[in-house]
Formats: sequence, structure tokens, C-alpha cells
Amino acid sequence: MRLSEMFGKTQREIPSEADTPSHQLLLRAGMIMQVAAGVYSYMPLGWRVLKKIENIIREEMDSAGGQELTMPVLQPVELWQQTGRDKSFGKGLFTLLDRRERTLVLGPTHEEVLTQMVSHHVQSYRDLPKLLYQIQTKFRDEPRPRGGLIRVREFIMKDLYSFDVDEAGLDVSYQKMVQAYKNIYARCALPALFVEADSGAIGGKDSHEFMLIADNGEDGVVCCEGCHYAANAEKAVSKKRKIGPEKPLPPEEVATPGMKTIEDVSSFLKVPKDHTLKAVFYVADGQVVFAMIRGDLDVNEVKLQRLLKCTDLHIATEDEVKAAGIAAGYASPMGLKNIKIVADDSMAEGINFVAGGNKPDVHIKNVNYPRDFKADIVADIAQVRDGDGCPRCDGTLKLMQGIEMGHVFKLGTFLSNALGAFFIDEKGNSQPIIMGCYGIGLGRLLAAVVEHYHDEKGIIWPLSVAPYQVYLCPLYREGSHVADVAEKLYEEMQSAGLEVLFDDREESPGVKFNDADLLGIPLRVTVSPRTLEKDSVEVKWRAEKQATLVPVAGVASRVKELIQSKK
RNA sequence: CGGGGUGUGGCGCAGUCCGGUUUAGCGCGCAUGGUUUGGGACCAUGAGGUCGGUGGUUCAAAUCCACUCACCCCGACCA
Repeated sequence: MRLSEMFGKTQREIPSEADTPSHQLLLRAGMIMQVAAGVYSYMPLGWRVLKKIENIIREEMDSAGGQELTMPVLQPVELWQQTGRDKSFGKGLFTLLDRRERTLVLGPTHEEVLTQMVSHHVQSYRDLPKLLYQIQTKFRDEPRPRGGLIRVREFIMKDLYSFDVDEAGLDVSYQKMVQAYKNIYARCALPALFVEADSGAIGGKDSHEFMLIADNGEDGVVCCEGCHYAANAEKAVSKKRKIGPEKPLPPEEVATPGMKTIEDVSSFLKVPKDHTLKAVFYVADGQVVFAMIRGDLDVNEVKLQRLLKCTDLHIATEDEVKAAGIAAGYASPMGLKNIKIVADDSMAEGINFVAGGNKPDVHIKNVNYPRDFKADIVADIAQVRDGDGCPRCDGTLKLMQGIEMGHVFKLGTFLSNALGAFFIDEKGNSQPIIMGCYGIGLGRLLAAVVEHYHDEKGIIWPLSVAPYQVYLCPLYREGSHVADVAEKLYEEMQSAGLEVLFDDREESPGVKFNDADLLGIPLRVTVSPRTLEKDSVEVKWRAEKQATLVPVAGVASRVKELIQSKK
């Protein structure tokens, strides 16, 4: 490709709407362009990268036994009502009316359509297992698109669904996919951390995510420094610091005027935070729930939601708290009626806690469980903190940020039951097909590569996904034969099967080098009067500082060797 | 949806507080001509803007008021 003819220009200045490195660089390099919030076009360079990623994924899916197919974006809402997932997706579902006023959804994923398809084409255990996948556009009306390509509302995703006769079969499919995913990240040169994850609204047994540790990640990742334990912060558990037990003292009211927060109470009464009880009110599917936890800890809402098995969970508003007859800031589990109490197991230790007095300006000292109050549920609902103890070994947990590059999970039979996807087993009995699903967002993966591979000058593409392999960079000067040599090299390298981006523009060296660095093409070949004096060209890896001279005569084959050696 | 912020040529910004010397500027980019060519060159000339939108206040609005839209960032969703 001649740069002079290519659609898309580089930009010198950082677009003001972008503040994640991948977003800034992809915009500046002219690889993507925003159309609306969370909606992007891919320009030729960006699209080439996306296709390379797509091919890597396709190859790995195929060699793991996957069969590719395609399904419609437009789906009848009735299909979603059958599984109830229209509700669990809620507002995230893009819907529209057709001319007959029928509601259609823009598919946010394709389990429903595919399960229905499978239910028509699988009758016997002999038809299983099957691994079916698609690479196509999905739509989700995200509450907040973010970070350029990292979180968008229209995105291309590879989704594979597995269909098995039993749990053992599902385990095999799952392992195949985990391995295929590891291969994919390895081929994209990305270090992927394999972590335990929350399986979300559908439930299911196991779930794992592949995380890229990155400052701009939107997920918390917990990882043990001593063993292999690693989990999404939503799911992670830890050994909580033991405080008690202490000898129980009799409860005692104390005046705490204006002291509403744990911080206030703790410093006012000169009691450490871990000797207080924090009360947090939630509304779970319309019902007020009282979550209680030791004052030094925070509630993990995902854990709470899973525990309550509710679809909607939010912090109660002041009005909702008031309506439930609770004194905000002074709430206590003691004497509360008709409100479900969920307590973190940290408060079950015998400690003389300070808790709210259930009336303004009063707290109660020496509150102990279960002597002074009861909880409907006692379980782990705490957020893991950096430095907590590992649940598996004696190590310490580290809390980091990560980008979710892929998610695999075991769905079980929820969907096959809802959509009637059954098979006849060896004994002639009808059984629901056991499912799993495995997704990778391609644009997100592309962004993850840039997040991981860039410097202050620009992108540094790994060879496997680079839009072009070679940046041919002639520095023209009147009276030299740089132009002729460059044209000849362009032909030769292309004939040798190399992907060459030829910067044939009449620009100054600075402009060319800076664009080469910004675009991140792995290998730069510079031809100039200076190199031609030595009958050579200069060859330099984008990722390295030094350049080497290569004789003009054998450039194409030498470059080819260099590229091969890096693969 | 709650909290914060921004909308001025393709991009980055100034001007807005305190309405009128502003025919709305600057830098980058773009066009034409010339001089340049190893890390974002220089000179000259030029094109390009209903100041996000609507309504209002006023003799007069980019500037004040009201409403509205879009986008970004922080929290509830997920590849």
C-alpha cells in the first residue's frame, strides 16, 4: 500500500475526547473514528488489524473443533421472553418496532437463536457434542461506553457455544476452549491472566475470565503472590483479619450527636473501625435489605446480589430508607422489623461492636451476635482488599486493574430447558443439552494490544496483528536515486510476500519517522542518500532503538528472514 | 439514572466572568507557488466557521437567561 493513496491521515494532536492511550493512539493513527457514543468505524488500517485478530481467533476455534456459522442480528423479542433474559438484560437490550409494530431486538448475544437452532437439529446423543461459533456484530445499550474501543455499544464478538450430553462432556469442551483462548492470547503476544469470575445472572457452575493487567482496566483483579489463586474482584474471597473474640460486655447506649459515618463514630468514640458495624441499605427487586458488615470492610454488591438471587440491586435512596422507617446513619440491626438482614460473616466474631441505636444521635456499644440481634443470612459479602490473606495459601492478595479480554462459562441447562433443546440418551430418555459459552470481543482485544504495546511515540504492533509488516521509508532528495531504489524494493518485497506500507509521500524525514512510529509497523526500512552511499538501506524494529544496515542487493530476502525469525 | 465537565472551520485551543474596537482570533492541518530533506522545515498567497440547537432579554448576544441535544469523566452493566 502506498501511503500517498491510503485513506486515513495521522493526527498530530490528541483528540480531546480520548484519555485512554489505546483510544488516543488509534484515533491519532487514523485507524478508527467515532460515530456516536460507543459506536466506531474502522478505517482501512484499523480494519486490517481487526481482520488479523479475527483470523487468529478463527484458526484457533477451528482447530479446537469449532464450526463457524452466522445468525441474524435482528431477533424476535418473544425468543428472549421465553428464557426471561429480556428482563435480565433489561435496558441493555436494544429494541425496535417493525412496520407491523412487532418488537425486535438487536441481538446482544446469540444463545437464544442458536439454542433454538440446535433444538431443531439435534435429537440424539449421537449428534453431540457440538462446538458452534460465530464472529459478528452484537449490540448492547451499555449504561456507559468508555475508553474508546474498550467498552462500546456495537461490537464484533466471537462467541462459541458448546453442547454436550453430560457434565463430563462440558468439562472437556470447556478445557478445549480455555486452551484455545490461551493460544489466541499467546499469538497476540498478550499476557493473559486466567481468573475465576462471577457467572452473572444465568448462574452456571464455573466461569473464568482472561484478564490483561492494565492501569486502564475497568475490572478489579485479585491475585495471590504465593499461589495461583486469581479472581475477579467481584468474585474473590479472602481470609479476613481476625479481631476477636472478646469477652462480651453488656450493651450500652451512648450519645453520638451528628456522628453518621463510620469515620465519625470511630474517631468520636475512640474505637477502631473494625470494632464498629456498618449498615448499608439496598433495594433488591423492590424490597429493602439491610446489609451489615464490619466497619473496616466494604460490601461487594455482586456477592450480595448473587446471595439474594435478585435481578435488580441498588443502594437505597434516602426516601426508600425513610419509607422503611430507618434512621439513616444510626441504623441498627437490633429491633428492626420486617426487613431482611444480610450480615457479613466478619461480624459473627464475638466482638463488642459499636452499632447504630436506631434513633438519631445514639449508638450502642458492646453489640454482639447472636446475643443482641439476628440475621436472616450470614455469609461472605465483603469486598476483598489489597493485602488480604489468600484463601488457598498463606500468601497475600494483590488487587490490580485489568481489562477483560475474554470470558468463558458453563451455562448448564438453563437455556436448553427454556427453549426445549433436548436429546435422547442411550437409554431412550429425554435430557436437556448441557451448554457452555465462550466470548471474545475483537475490538476490545485490539484495544488491549495497544494498551499493552505502545510508548510515547505511538503504537508498537506485535507482528501477528500488525496492519503491515514493513514500513518502507524513502528519504527523497533531488538528484539522488532514492526514489528508484525505493520503488524497486517495494516491488521486490511485495513479490516476496511481505506486507509493505510504502511511505511515498514527499514529506520531511521527521514527519515520516514520526508517522512510522505512531502507526507502529514492526519493521522500518529506510532508504536515503546516506544509506545508498554504502549501497545499503537501514533496517530497524519499531520496538528497538538500534538500526542496522543491509545491502540493497538482498533486502527483500533479508527482511523476509527477519520477519520469519520473529514469528 | 445520580455526580462532575466540555461544545467556537478537519484537529487542538483563546475569546464567555464584565454584551459593543471582533469584518470572530491563534496553532496544526488543507490548497497554490517557491526554497528545503536523517526525527513533526521555511517564505509568500489563499480557502474554510449559521460560535451544538431552540426560544428569550437587549438598540446590540459566541458572551446574559431558560429549555434542549451531543460528547467526555467518576459510580450501578459486560466481550
